[in-house]
Amino acid sequence: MSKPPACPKPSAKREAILDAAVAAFLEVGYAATSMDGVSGRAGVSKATIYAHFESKDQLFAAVIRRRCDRSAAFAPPEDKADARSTLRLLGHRLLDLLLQPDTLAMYRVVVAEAVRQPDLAKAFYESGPGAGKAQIAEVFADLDRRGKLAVPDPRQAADLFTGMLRTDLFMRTLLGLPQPEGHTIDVAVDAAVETMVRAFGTP
Amino acid sequence: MSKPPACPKPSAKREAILDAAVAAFLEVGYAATSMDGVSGRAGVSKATIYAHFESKDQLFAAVIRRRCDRSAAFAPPEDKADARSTLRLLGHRLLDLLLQPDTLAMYRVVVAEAVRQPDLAKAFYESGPGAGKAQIAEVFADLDRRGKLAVPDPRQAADLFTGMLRTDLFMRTLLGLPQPEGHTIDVAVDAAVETMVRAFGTP
DNA sequence: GTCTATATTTCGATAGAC
DNA sequence: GTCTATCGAAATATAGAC
Repeated sequence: MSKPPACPKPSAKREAILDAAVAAFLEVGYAATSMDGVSGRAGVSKATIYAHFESKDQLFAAVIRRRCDRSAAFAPPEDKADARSTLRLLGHRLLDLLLQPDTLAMYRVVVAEAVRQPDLAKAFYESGPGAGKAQIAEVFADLDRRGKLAVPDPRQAADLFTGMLRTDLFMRTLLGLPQPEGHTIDVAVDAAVETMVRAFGTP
Repeated sequence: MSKPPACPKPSAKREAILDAAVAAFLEVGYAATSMDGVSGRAGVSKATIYAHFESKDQLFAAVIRRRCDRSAAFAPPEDKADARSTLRLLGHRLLDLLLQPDTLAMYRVVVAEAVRQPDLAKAFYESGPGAGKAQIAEVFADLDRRGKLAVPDPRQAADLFTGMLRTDLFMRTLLGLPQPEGHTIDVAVDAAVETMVRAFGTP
């Protein structure tokens, strides 16, 4: 006879609560989200929430962790093309992901609560930026092995490439500001790719 | 009908309130800061705060704007050295500034409230990242004029350079995570500088 | 302008019936 | 497990004396 699972018991109401909570937290942040609001959105009484989650903090933690677990490992390019096109595809996928409303909302709320809940900050980093960095580093390592680039430190290259993608465009979108004319995703990706190719290219 | 002054009138109590408020907001964020807490830190009654500021929102706005106005335009390098040492000095100053606790706290709180208060987000961007970008672009333009680098688009170069500085080290510090061994400011600056020099250097 | 004291609301969490 | 109803704390904002 197996022991009941310690953490996630599947339940219709429980799922409804989590769905409502993730929407609320990502939309208005931790503090501005009320348990009454969540109960309303979930079509459940507030007492039911407390039957499933110890406190607002614990509900928030469950929400963040669930999204961390599901954080889509964005597929790295598989095709064996040259450095320029490989990086272009990779950069496009990454920047598209970074600029998605849900990604930005997650980033905002985790950054805001990072000081108060260090465990969540760690979980977020490892499942998001950390995991992404490892995947990107693997792409650079592969380009190096195939002689398309000369990359002595793939993890550092991943850092540099990611940084060049997350620039003004990301900052402005994060802050909800209008985008300046011509500052598109394609332009940002091309600039980062060209810089990497020029700096690490094999002649 | 005397409304609280829109323009900042110098006053001892007013300054004390603003000092206490900036400390509280940057320390625990907007929502977790109470007017009681601010009044206590400022050594002032809560009613006095409301004599100077319409609401908590307005107090927050005054705090953010004051810090934006004072946002130190970090001095760009003046010496007419070669590209490598110029960028190293510039990068070091910028990354030092970005990693300061106050800078990170400001970033956290503005990002968290950006959706709710777009005006503040705009003011923050223009006085912080926006102003910095302009200064850095000017350094690249100067290096281009002097033939030390070949930079057709100085503002884009500023974006790329800044992005490469604000990488994993920044993210981990922002989230309050421990720094991995050997991932120091010097290493990050050197990597960014070398990449820029290789990509934009004149042979 | 500044204080003490208070009004009013909102929110997290719980009691008790079913 | 789920609900209705409510408690108690804490927060924003204000009234009125000085």
